[in-house]
Amino acid sequence: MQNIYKHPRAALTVDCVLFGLDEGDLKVLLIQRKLKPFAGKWALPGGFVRVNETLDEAARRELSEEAGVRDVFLEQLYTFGDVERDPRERVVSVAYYALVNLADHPLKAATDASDAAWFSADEVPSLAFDHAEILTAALRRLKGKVRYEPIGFELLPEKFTLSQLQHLYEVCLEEPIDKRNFRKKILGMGLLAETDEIQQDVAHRAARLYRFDAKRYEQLKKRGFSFWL
Amino acid sequence: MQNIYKHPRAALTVDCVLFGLDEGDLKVLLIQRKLKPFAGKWALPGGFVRVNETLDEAARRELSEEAGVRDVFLEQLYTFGDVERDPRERVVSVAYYALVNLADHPLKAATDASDAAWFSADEVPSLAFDHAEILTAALRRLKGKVRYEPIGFELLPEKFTLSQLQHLYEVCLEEPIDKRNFRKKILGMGLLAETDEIQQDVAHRAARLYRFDAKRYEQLKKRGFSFWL
DNA sequence: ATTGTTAGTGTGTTTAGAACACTAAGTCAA
DNA sequence: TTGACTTAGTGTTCTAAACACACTAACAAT
Repeated sequence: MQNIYKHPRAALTVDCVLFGLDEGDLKVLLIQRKLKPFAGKWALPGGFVRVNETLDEAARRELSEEAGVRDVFLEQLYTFGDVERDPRERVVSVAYYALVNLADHPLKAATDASDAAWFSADEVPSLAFDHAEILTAALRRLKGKVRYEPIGFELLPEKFTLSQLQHLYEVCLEEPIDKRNFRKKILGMGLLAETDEIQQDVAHRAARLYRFDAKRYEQLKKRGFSFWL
Repeated sequence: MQNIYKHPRAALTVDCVLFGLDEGDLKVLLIQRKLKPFAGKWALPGGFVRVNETLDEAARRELSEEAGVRDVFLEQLYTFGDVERDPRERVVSVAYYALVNLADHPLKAATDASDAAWFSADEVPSLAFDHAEILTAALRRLKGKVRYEPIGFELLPEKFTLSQLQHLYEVCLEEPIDKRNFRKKILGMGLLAETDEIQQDVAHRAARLYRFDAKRYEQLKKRGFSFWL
C-alpha cells in the first residue's frame, strides 16, 4: 500500500472504557476479539473512526454497536499514539470512558452480544493492544474526577439510597467513609432530592430513595459552588 | 485523491499551546501562518504527525522547529476531531500544552523566528482553525491543574522569590492571595529549598531566592502527600 | 538623612473535617 | 408473639486547617 496523500496518515480508532457498578463492585465491559490481530483476546469496545463523524460520534456508535448502550455519560480520556501499538500498521486511538447504570441497563442487554462480558475493574484478563494501559488511565481518571464532579450518579439508578451512594464513593476513593459525616456532607450540598419512595423487597428496614438534582447543580455551579467530596 | 486504504483516514496533526510568564502576565506563543488556509492569521504552533514518531515526539519537534524551545514541560490536552475543523479535508488534531520559563529562554529566542510572537493569554487575536477553542481548553487545564500539581514552577526561573511564585498563583487562580498565609503554606509543604542567594539589581530590599525541590516532591508523593493550594 | 519600595514575620478567629455509638424500623424464624 | 438479625437514621465534641489582619526591616535612590 503506497501513500498517495500529501501528508502521512495513521488509521484512527476510538476505544471506550465502559464502567458499571454492580453491588459495590466496579465493572468494565470487554469484548472478545474474533479477528486478527489478538483473535480470542479480550479488548475494549472500539473501532475505526469514519470520515464524516466526529470522535464523540464514533465513540457513541461503537458503544451502541458493540456494547448495546446508548445515552450514557461519555468523556474523552486520552489519545494513544505509540508507533508500535498496533502490530499491523500505525494506528492512533482516541480513548473514551463511559459510565452506565447497570440497574436500569441490566447485564443481559450487553451479554446478549455473547462476545461481551463484564469484569471487575481490578481483575481483568490480559488485554489486546495497549488496552491495559488505557484501562489504567480510565480508572485513574474516574477515581480522580468523582471527587470534584458529581459524575458518580451516572453509575447509579435514577433513585438510589444514601448507602448505595456511599458504597460507590468507598469504591472510588478506596477507603471507608464514616456514615454520619458522609450523609451530613452530601445532604448539606443540597444536590439530592428526597423522593417519597423507599427501598422495596429488602429483609430489613427499608431506606429512603433520593434523586440527583442536576438542575440544582447547574444553578449552584453558576453561583461559584464547587462539588467536593 | 482516492482512498486506497482499507479504513478511511484522517490527516493527523499536533497543536501546542506554549505558555510563558512575563512579569505576572501569562503569555501564549502564536505563529503567523504563511500558507493557506488562513494565510496571515495567527495560529498555534503545530503540524502533521510523521508516521514513525509518537504524538509526544511530534509535539516536541514542532515546539523545537516553530518556537525554538526544547526540554520543556509538555502534556497532552485533548483531541479535536470535528469534521469541518479544517476547510481542506478531515484533519484530527491532538492538542498539547507546554510551559516554558521566559526568564531563562528569553523572548528573543522565539521572536528570532520573526513570524512568532507572544500574546497575553486573554488578549489574543482571532485565530485560525478552531485554535481559539484549543487555547480556551489549555487555559482551563492550566488554571485547574496548577492547584493540585506543582507545575507552576515550570513557568518560573530555576531560582525565584516567594513573591514571584505568589504572583504566578494569583494569575492562575484569578484572585489575590494573602502574603503571610501563602508563605506559611508553601514553606510548610517542604518543597522549596532556600538558596544562599538573593535577588540582584532591585531598588529595594532584595528577596531571598528559592528552588523547587523536585526530588523531595517525589519522595513525599510516595508517602501519600498531596500538593494543594 | 529622608523617602520610597518591597521583604519578611505571628496571632486570634472562624470554619471545615474527623472521630465516635446508640436507637429505630423492619424481616424472618422459632 | 417474641426474640434475633440486619440496615437506616441521627448529634456532639474535638482537632486541624483556613482566613483575616498590620507592623518593622532592609536596601536603594535622591
